[in-house]
Amino acid sequence: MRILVVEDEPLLAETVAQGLRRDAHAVDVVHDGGAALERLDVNDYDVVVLDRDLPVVHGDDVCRELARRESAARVLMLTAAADVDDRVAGLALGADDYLPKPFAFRELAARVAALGRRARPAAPPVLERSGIRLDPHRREVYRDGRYVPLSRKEFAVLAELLRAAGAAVSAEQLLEKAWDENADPFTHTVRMTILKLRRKLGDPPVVHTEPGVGYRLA
Amino acid sequence: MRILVVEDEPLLAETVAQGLRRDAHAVDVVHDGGAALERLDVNDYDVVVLDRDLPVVHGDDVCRELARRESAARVLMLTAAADVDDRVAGLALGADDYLPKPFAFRELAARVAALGRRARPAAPPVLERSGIRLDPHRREVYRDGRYVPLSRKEFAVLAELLRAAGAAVSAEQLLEKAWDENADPFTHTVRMTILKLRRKLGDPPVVHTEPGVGYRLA
DNA sequence: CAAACGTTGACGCCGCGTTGACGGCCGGGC
DNA sequence: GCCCGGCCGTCAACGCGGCGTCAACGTTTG
Repeated sequence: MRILVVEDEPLLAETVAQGLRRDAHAVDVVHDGGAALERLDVNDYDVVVLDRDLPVVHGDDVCRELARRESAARVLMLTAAADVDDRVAGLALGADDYLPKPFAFRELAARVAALGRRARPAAPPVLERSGIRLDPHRREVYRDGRYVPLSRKEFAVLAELLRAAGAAVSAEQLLEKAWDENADPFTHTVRMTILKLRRKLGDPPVVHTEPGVGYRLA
Repeated sequence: MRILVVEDEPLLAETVAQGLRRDAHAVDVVHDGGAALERLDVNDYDVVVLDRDLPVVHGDDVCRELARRESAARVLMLTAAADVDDRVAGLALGADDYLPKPFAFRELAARVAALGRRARPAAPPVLERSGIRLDPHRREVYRDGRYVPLSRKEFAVLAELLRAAGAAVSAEQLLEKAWDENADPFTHTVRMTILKLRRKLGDPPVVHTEPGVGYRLA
C-alpha cells in the first residue's frame, strides 16, 4: 500500500514511517501541509496519515483540499486535542478516521490497515464504441459527447448491441435479452425500437442492418 | 443512510436509534448477533453499529462473518473495554471504527457519518450539485444560497440523490436507503416525498424523472 | 393540544411499448 | 422480364402503466 505521512515533528514522523514500512507499505514523509499537497498532486496514495497541527498549511486545510479534489486517498488524522468537540470537527472536515495523540503505534497500524482493507467498489464497465458511450450504472448515453435521453427498451437494446462488441445480433437474441420471456417473437417491436434508437442517435448512422442476420453496431 | 443498530440493552439501543433517526437516517434495531446476521442477509446497510458483548452470537463473530462475506457495510464497534489491546483486536477483526463505552451520542453520530462517507471514497462532507448545498452534519440544505427547510424524509431522499452524483436512482433504491424495513414497497410514499421536495426546492427544477428507471438530480 | 409529517386512496394525464397497415427493396421462380 | 413473397423501415393509432397531484386520515412531535 502507498502511504504518505505528514507530520512536522521529525522524530515522530520517522518512527511512524519506519513502523509502517515494517508492515510492507511504501511510505513517503513530508513535514508541512504545502509539501503534502504537492506530493498528493504527483503521486497516487492509498492512505494519508495527517497531523492536524501543521506549519504553512494546516491539516484541516489539507483535508478540505483533498475533499475538493475528490481524491481517492483516505485520511487518518492525528491530533493532540482529545476532547469530543475536536474529534467531531475533524471527522466533519472529511477525514476518514481520527486518532488522538498520544497513541500506541499498533493502533495506528491497525487503523491504517482498516482504511486500506476494503477494495474500492469496482466501477461497472462503461461500454464505448464508435462515438457511443453507455454507462450502465448511471444509465446515461452520450453520442460524441452529447447526452442522449433514451427510454428503457432503447437503452436495453443499445446496451446489448454494445456488449456484442461489433458482432451482429439477431432480433431473436435481442428479444431474449432485452424483453422478458413472454415476448411475442412474431411482432416487430424490435424494429420499432431500432428505428427510434437510430433517430435519437443521429448522424452518421451507427446501427447497421445485416440482412437476414440482425443488427450490428459500428 | 441505512443503519443497523445491534445492542442487547433495550434502552441504549432505542436511544441510539432515535438519535440517528433524528439525523435523517433509516435505522433498524436488533438485540442479538444472530438476528443481526439475518438482517444483514436481507437488507443493504451502509453502517452497522455493533455492540461487542452480545448474546447468542458474539460481536466479534458477527464482525468476522461480515468480513468473510465481504460485506460492503461499515462496522462501528461499541465496547466496554477501553484499553488499547482490545481496540487493536477489534480493528483487526474487520471493524472499521471503534468507540469505547461510555460515549457522547454526538461522537457516535459523527463516527457513523464518517463511516458512511467512506463508503463512497473521499466524498466531501458537504454534498453540492447544481445549486443545491446539503450539509449532513448541520442537517441543512440551501438552494442557490437560500435556506430550504426540509423534513427528515425529504432530507434523506435528497441526500441519496446527491450521493448518487447525477446517476439515476430507482424508487426501490430510495426505499432501501431512506426508509427502514417496515416500509411498504407497493405504496407511493416515494413519489409524495419527491413531489414535496420539488416544491420546496423551487424553480428551475433539479429533480428529474427517468421514466421506468427512477429519479436523477440535475 | 396543535401543528407538522408520513402515508394512503383516488384520479387524470402523458408517454412508452405495441400493433396493424403500407410501401420500398431485393432475390427467386416461372 | 415480370410477378410474387419475404424482409425491413416508417407512419399512425391504441391501450396501459407509470407518474404527478389533490384531499384526507393517522401518527408523531414539540
